[in-house]
Amino acid sequence: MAEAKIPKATAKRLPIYYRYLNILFNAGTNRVSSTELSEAVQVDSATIRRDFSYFGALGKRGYGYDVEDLLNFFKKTLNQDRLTNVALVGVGNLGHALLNYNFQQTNSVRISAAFDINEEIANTIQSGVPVYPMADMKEQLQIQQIDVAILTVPINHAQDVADELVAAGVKGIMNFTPIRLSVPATVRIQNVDLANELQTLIYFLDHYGNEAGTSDTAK
Amino acid sequence: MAEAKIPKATAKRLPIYYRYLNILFNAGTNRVSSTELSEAVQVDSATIRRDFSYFGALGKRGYGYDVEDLLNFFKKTLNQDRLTNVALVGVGNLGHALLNYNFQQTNSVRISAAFDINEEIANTIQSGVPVYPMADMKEQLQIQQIDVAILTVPINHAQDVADELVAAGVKGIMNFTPIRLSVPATVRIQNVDLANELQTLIYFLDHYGNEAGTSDTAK
DNA sequence: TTCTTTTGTAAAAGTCGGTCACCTTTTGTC
DNA sequence: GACAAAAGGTGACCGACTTTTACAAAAGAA
Repeated sequence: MAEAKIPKATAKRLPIYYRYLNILFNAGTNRVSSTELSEAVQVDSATIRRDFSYFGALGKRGYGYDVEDLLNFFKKTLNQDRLTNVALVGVGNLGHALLNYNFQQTNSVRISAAFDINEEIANTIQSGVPVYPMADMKEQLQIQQIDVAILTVPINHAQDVADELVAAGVKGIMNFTPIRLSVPATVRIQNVDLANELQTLIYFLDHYGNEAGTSDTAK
Repeated sequence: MAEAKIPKATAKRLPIYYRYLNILFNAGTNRVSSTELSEAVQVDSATIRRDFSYFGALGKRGYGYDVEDLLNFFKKTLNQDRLTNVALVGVGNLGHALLNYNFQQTNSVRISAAFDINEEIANTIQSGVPVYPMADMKEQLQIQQIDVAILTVPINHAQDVADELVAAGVKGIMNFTPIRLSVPATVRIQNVDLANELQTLIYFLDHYGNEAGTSDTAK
């Protein structure tokens, strides 16, 4: 809610900058210029300056950016300094993997609750995360004040579960199902359709042969 | 190699059309108009017509599209009619999950080989997929004529493994590591940075509060 | 002080995707 | 067979973002 409108393209680059700043910091580097950064993260230096400028004047003219200051700034901005709990709904193949997946080498994001309809899995602990039955979802989400959920349920339950999540006050859903969820405008959906992604990749290979093309996820 | 330049946005919609066409076909529907399709897939009818038109004249004026014809066309275009083998490198948490993951309900994509540096995993079969040691990678990729790989290795090996993949003739890499791989222009990279994705989602929630925003992966 | 470096940003240019509007073709009805 | 209705194909346009250019302003360096 802090800053005005950060372009989506910029927001997607922030974690990249953040990652590299960490490397610099750990290497004991004090200062860095947009030009140096540019080479490392493969983003035009002007774009980097423009990106940074959305947050105000972070650097010093004729000097560059102070690595530690910048790092701390991003840490705050990206909420790396506090823990964000997220929920995972649907402990199937993929769901289970994500429980194990070390979300960000850092420790700012943690899956603190999982939910599954399967009675055998519910009420157990999987990969260190407690799994609750679907009936407890709303309650748990509210108790734990979770407002981000990862959706890895089968296609045919996707919309229903999404509705429940919304009803429970969730504000962001990372949707791994191929379904286009319909939710209120206040809820943000991040679609991650792995099968689609892979298929598109294959499609481009077969039909374009060669060409550059480092496409992001979400683009 | 066939058609000219299909916009990325269009390419990403193709699997969506395909999915719905299957439903129509199974329901015994013979014809469908862009307007009808529009409602079902929530894409403007003009956009649908435009999308289709990249492939030539697939419909009949005053009539619409023949469901079966269209389905078959897409089946070919999306390579749903033949099996594409892909490899997976790095059988860790995420890698293991993807082995289990039913890539596309259909059966056109299959992970037919996996590779891992870990001696304990190599030479076993995980979730029905044979796991080879890294030393055998190049050989296996060539024997099995695999040109798409899924990269789920630890960060510090990402670039090295990517280099090996390229050397083995791989043409497309679905990169799950946060590293920006540098590869020849002839190799297509599809980045899927889950942590980044999640972080961006959280970032937007915290800083924008609410607003519409069904953002896709990629763009 | 003066020169050099490097930021911050206004403005320009580019990119891409979506939508409109209209023409053409085919259907289907009388 | 003629004509109205339906629906695809497509050129042109619009609009939203993004990137890049370009340069003044500020800070450091000597």
